[in-house]
Amino acid sequence: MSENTRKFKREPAAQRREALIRATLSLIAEQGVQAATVRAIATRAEVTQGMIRHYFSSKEDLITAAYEYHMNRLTNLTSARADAAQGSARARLVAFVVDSLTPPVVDAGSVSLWAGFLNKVHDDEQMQTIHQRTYYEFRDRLEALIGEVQGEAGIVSTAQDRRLLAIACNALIDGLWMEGGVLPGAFAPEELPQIGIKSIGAIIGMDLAETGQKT
Amino acid sequence: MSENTRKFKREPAAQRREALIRATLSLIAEQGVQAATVRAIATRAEVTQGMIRHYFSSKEDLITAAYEYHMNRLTNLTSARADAAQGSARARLVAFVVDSLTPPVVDAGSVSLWAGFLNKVHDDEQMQTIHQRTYYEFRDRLEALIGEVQGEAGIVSTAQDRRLLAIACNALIDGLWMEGGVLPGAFAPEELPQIGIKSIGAIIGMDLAETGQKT
DNA sequence: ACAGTAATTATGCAAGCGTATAATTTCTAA
DNA sequence: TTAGAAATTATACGCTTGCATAATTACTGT
Repeated sequence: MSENTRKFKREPAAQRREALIRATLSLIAEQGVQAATVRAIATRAEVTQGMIRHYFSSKEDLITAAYEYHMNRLTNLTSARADAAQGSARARLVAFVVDSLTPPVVDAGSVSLWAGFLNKVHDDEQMQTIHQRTYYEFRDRLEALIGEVQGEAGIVSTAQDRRLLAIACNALIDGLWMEGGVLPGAFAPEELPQIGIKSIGAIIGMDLAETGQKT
Repeated sequence: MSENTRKFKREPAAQRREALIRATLSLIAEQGVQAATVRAIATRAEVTQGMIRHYFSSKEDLITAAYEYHMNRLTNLTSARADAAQGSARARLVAFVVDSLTPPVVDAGSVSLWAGFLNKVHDDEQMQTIHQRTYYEFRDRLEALIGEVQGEAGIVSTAQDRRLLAIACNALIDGLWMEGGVLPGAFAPEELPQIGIKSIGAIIGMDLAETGQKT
């Protein structure tokens, strides 16, 4: 009963950092960057505002860390099943596309985050680096998968061909992802992945929709 | 010489409103939403800050007006040539796509603006309306063009078919537009429209690239 | 058991924010 | 020519912001 009056608890540094990052992300996702004030973040993380300066050198530093955290999460969500890699290249490509166009990747908060950060990417060099890295990681993954699928089907293509196909497929996925997040009511649940699979098949000249899954 | 000491000049209301809107847009495009403060906007428009409240009921009202102004400009830029409508439906579709994927539509500031506004769209009902209207205008225009091109080629399709094709083509254009704006150095000048034309041709099952223009 | 150290809270500050209102200046109609 | 109305500037107020610093609290090694 003597512990009843304890005023706070010491948490591991990594845990506190993550709590602050998650609070930041949820605030930006729900109400935009301007709502992510030092005080609002601290309140949501259930600490006082001094903690932000204690674990991050500035608010901007926290924002950058949150951006990286978010982008890494997106990367993991989209490539986890494709990396598992038990089936054919085609099945892996389909999994990659479907995961990119299904919740939780397709999500209003996720798009909101992306847009909110984009402004800061313009100025901040560190965030620009993160942005480019994430973009190329995604596109290169896509390019590799396309190459494997083509190889599997006996199609020969040049590196330049595959680069252009990857740019197009990447754009298509990004566009569908964005629109699904911004206008959630505008699409039926399975519509986005279906459109994605069909269109990417058309772009790379193969039918990806035929047997892959039972939808 | 007596006029040398004149301290300000009265301008037509419409002109002042536009000057304030343009100042707002350039600030958001260059430095993000948070840089668009009342004082910064007034300074850039070369007036004092009181003018904002004089011509708009609040800063938020100005922001909304600026958003509408920007979106209308984008709509005009993308559909002006396609509306001129002198050639075949195919030529008009190609013009529509090319204009959407070429400066000044493809532009870092333009994407920055779009992203900056997206956060406010979430809360503000009025901005949500503008956003939806712009999106559907663009997609419906695309859907109509696709229908005409198909008709021209003797292809029959259902309304549902055309809707799905329009969603896919819209996403592709949006994605390429976004990436071209955010990573200007990542693409050669003519690359984006070329990829767009080729991919949209693949999606709707026609070769759009053959004779249209001499690129 | 307890002293030292690091984590956490508490408090304060200067700057910038949006907005309201008062004081000027310009233009126009008679 | 001049009075009045509208446009524009000038000033000020209350609030929030990010950050710094001081005051507490909790944990750890010995």
